[in-house]
Amino acid sequence: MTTSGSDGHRRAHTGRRRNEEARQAILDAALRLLTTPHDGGLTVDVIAHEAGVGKQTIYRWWQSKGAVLLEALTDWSDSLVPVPDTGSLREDLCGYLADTFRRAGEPATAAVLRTLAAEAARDPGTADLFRQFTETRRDALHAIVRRGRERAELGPELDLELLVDQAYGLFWYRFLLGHGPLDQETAVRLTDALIRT
Amino acid sequence: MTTSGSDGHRRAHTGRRRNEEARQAILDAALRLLTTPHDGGLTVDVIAHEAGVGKQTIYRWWQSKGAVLLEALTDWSDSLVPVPDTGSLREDLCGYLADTFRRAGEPATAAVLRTLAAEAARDPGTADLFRQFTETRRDALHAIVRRGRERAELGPELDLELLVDQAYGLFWYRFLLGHGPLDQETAVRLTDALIRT
Amino acid sequence: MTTSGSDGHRRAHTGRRRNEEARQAILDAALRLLTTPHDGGLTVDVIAHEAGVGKQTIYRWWQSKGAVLLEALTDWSDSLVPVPDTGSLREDLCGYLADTFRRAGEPATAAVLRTLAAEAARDPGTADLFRQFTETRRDALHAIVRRGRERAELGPELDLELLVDQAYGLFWYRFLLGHGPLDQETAVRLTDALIRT
Amino acid sequence: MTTSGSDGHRRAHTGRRRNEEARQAILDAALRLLTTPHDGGLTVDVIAHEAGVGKQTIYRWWQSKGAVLLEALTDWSDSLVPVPDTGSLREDLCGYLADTFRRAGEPATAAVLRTLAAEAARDPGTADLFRQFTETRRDALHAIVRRGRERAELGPELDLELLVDQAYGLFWYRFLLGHGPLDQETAVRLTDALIRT
DNA sequence: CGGTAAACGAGACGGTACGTCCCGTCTTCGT
DNA sequence: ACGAAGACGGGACGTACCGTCTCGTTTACCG
Repeated sequence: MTTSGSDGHRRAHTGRRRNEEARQAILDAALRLLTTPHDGGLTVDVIAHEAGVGKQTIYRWWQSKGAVLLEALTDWSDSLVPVPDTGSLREDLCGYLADTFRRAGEPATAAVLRTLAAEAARDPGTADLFRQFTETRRDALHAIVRRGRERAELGPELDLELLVDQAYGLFWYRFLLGHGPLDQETAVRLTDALIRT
Repeated sequence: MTTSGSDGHRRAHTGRRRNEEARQAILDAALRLLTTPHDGGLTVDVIAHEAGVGKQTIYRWWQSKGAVLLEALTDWSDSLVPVPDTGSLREDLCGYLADTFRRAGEPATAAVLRTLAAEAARDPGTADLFRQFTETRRDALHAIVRRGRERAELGPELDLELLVDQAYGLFWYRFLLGHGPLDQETAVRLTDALIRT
Repeated sequence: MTTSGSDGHRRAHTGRRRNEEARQAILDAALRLLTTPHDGGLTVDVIAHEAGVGKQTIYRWWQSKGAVLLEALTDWSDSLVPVPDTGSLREDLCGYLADTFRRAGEPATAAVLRTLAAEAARDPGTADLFRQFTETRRDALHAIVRRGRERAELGPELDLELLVDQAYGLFWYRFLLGHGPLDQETAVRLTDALIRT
Repeated sequence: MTTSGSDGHRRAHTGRRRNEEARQAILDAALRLLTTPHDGGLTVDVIAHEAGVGKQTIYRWWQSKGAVLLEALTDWSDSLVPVPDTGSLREDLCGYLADTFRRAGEPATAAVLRTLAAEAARDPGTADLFRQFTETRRDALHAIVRRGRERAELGPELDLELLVDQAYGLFWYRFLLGHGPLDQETAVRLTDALIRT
């Protein structure tokens, strides 16, 4: 069996140094398995096999299955939702939220996020890594509102952390439970509710 | 071995109808094991044994371990955070949130909620039950703000669902990730942010 | 659900006296399940269901599953191989053996005997009942050779029990292991070997 | 917990190849449990634990519990009853039978054989293995009588297979049913009956 | 003739063992 | 030395039957 990834060529060993190709193959396989609605469980054996890699090669470099998944996801998310800077807080905020909601609506992305949350909730040692993942996103949002306040579009009395968490909290809450919409109109209304003065 | 629960009396069969005592014993055992910082894993065998019940009796009525835990928790949560009615929206809302935050800060409750989320995230068939659980809580909060609007303490243009989700979203978001406080001051600030006019 | 046997009519209760129809339905079902190459295991639930009977009705009258099977089989075997009496030992013996072998060659009968042996070997409490079953057969054969000796066709020094067990031992041994034939010629040769003088 | 066998040293892994030590530990444990009058049932968990082995390691190499037991027994039986060669058919035959009967009379051996027969009768896929087991024994007996015929101690008209099956058939028949003796005198009488001319 | 006792169909129950699944570790062998 | 491969110890899972128990119903027997 080969990598079963895109090309299928046999990876060469690289002697005693870490094989970067193997690392990448593992992360790719993990992401691929997160994305596709795989039938069976997302097991380590499956990741290893899909990556054309021995299980030990995974455990040599990551502490647990969750760690692999999260590294795969963090890499991936960085190229996802860019931080806008239009000069208007309302526009930046609304754009960012709308963008986030839209991405989460795409089936592939949704599957990834959902699996991510599931694995993080289960594995206690993975919680930290999940925290890191969400933190990068929160930071992005935080940058937007901070910029807005610097332009005096927000009163100084506002708790920005609270505001950010209201936004991201609502996002995850609705995303995971699915009881309410996450559409463009919601982005607008949420923006209004957050920066209403 | 008997029920190992409080009394230890032998449960009588109830013939061909479901044995309500057994059902209750299972849910009690599940909750007891969730609450107490048990040493080993929270396995089905342990639940069955703790309840003085055959494993099949669990699987006869619930689809999976998670389903049992969730039913146990749903029952339990209903008697947890009462819905206040002081006549003032701000007071009701702030009180409810403060109460919720405080309960979630207690180690026993925290453990329960965390396990709940983990099991729900994993088991696909359990998502519904988790939804029901959160819905009951959301309904409670919704009743509070709806009452407030009826008293004209909130403008009619406000999206109450959005407001509720901002609150509960922030709660779960911070609760699960633990990156921000869920103390009494947060309850106050959140109340302000939500009903600021 | 009805008896799922031949007719499918609903059996009427007979009040406080034993319901002979139920008894017969159970034995019939047991024999039917022994005979047909049933897919799943031959469980008590299946017998009860096939007989259109509650499980308790089985356990009320029989000690175990094996007991039911054996009673079914004993009833059935009595009408199987008659004991011949031609006046000639050789003819009686050879005829009886040939008959026995022939019946055991029929698929339906073979299935029954094989299942019987399997159940008896497993269930320790059933061993006695299996012994009874074989004893009735052994008695029949014993009667034949005893009659022969009374006619002085066998020397008085012969151990008749040993002789009978050589015959039935060979039968079961070959029947269960299937390594040697149990045909008519074998019946002849065995007869010769047993009463050779 | 370690092997709980004789020494108790920790077995080393053997990498990707089958671990012969583990195989042997399993067979040893199985035989030990068959031999000793163990209290509880002879379960797979107990075998695994006694062998210091994961259950999956058993199921990786054997199809069922019965298969393990039978392999254990086949290995063991080969070193059991030696084939005598005194130059006299009567003496060889009688000696071999007496030996066989005596061994079967020992409680440990009896337990093993009985369990063997029971498991073989139940598990259909195990029948073959049981056949092999009995065949090795039958071959031994067959060699004895063949040698006797070569020395003209038996007439050429005799069906040796039949003769062997009369002997082993009687043995198993009496052994399993227990209705007749399997003592030294029986060995003598059976010998007489088989090679009487 | 009405009350009681027993047998019935049904099926839930406590319990034991099964065979499967997956984790994370360990060791070999090829490169 | 590193990587592919996969066997290993361990432990939880969900299933299959066993034999027991109780229900509510139906019928025969007895007062």
